[in-house]
Amino acid sequence: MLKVSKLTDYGIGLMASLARREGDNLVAARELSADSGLPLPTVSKLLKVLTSSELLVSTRGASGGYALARRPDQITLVDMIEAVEGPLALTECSGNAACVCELETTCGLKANWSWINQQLLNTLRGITLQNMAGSVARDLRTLTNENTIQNSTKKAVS
Amino acid sequence: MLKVSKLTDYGIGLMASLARREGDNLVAARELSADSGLPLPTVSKLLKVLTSSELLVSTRGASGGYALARRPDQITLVDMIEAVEGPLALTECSGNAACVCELETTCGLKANWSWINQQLLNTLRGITLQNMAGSVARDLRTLTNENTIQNSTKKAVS
DNA sequence: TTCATATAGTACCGTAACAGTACTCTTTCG
DNA sequence: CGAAAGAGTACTGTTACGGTACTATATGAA
Repeated sequence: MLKVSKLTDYGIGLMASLARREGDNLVAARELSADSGLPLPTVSKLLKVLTSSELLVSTRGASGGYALARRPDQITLVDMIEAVEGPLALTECSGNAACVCELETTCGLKANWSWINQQLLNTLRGITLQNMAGSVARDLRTLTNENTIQNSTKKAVS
Repeated sequence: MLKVSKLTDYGIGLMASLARREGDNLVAARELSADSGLPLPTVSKLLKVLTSSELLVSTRGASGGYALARRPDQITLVDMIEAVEGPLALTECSGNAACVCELETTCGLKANWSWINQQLLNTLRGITLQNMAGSVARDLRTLTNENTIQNSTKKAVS
């Protein structure tokens, strides 16, 4: 698993859809629902959450709708994922919250999980809505070759 | 969340516990249970799963027990996580399985998710049980500075 | 001013995965 | 043969996910 929830996936799809419409400054939930094929209630719920996380701005009333709160290159994957599913922590102990796990003294893994969590966050923070709206692989092509963490690690360990 | 399940966390703790006992070639589930503070049934279930994924070897009968199937530096985080919770895919569409998501044509995010999934896998594959049994941060210190994907990205985009 | 349209807020429910537990069977050493 | 240990199966409670319905509020236009 290690998966992102369906709602999150949908939410990012909606954000990408908005990012691709440079022209329209306001898009109604109904329109995004038709576009994506997702049921309106689901879309509404997501847009509301994204708004309360300040990734979108909303205008109420007739001819209202939603728009991006910032430029697409100023919104990261972490922003979007955390907006829908809360602060992301690999394990109970890897987040910032005070860990009350009584096994902590015996397992001794907390520091490691925190470190790993930080690495994943860094990776995800490097990807923006702008990348997602287009092709991540094209934008970040320079990274896919030999300078990934994996290869560097082999060197560091040996 | 983007979290790993509790069971997975426990499982890796057990693996680390085994990795730290260089001497003992066979350790009983009961012993690992006492060590970790986890209930025996839970420990047994996990050890069984880890064995069927060929990360551990088991010996039945009196004075039986479990041992690592390979050297700790030959077992990666991905091996352990997938052993407990199956193949890891960030979204329905990011794995290798044929994606039957009927929204795929509209969402157009599949390629991006696959790429991101691959990045995360690379990161996790770079961390071994040996690292987890000790200090990941110490072993991989050389990576924590400025050569993370995040900084390289900024350059590539600008 | 009234109405249609849009977002905001709340509440609810069914399903499935997670986490934990119990019980039985099989193998092996003493 | 019996004790000890792993292997297998099955069951259960809880929680979060995913989806839906209903109501309230705001705004532009007729």
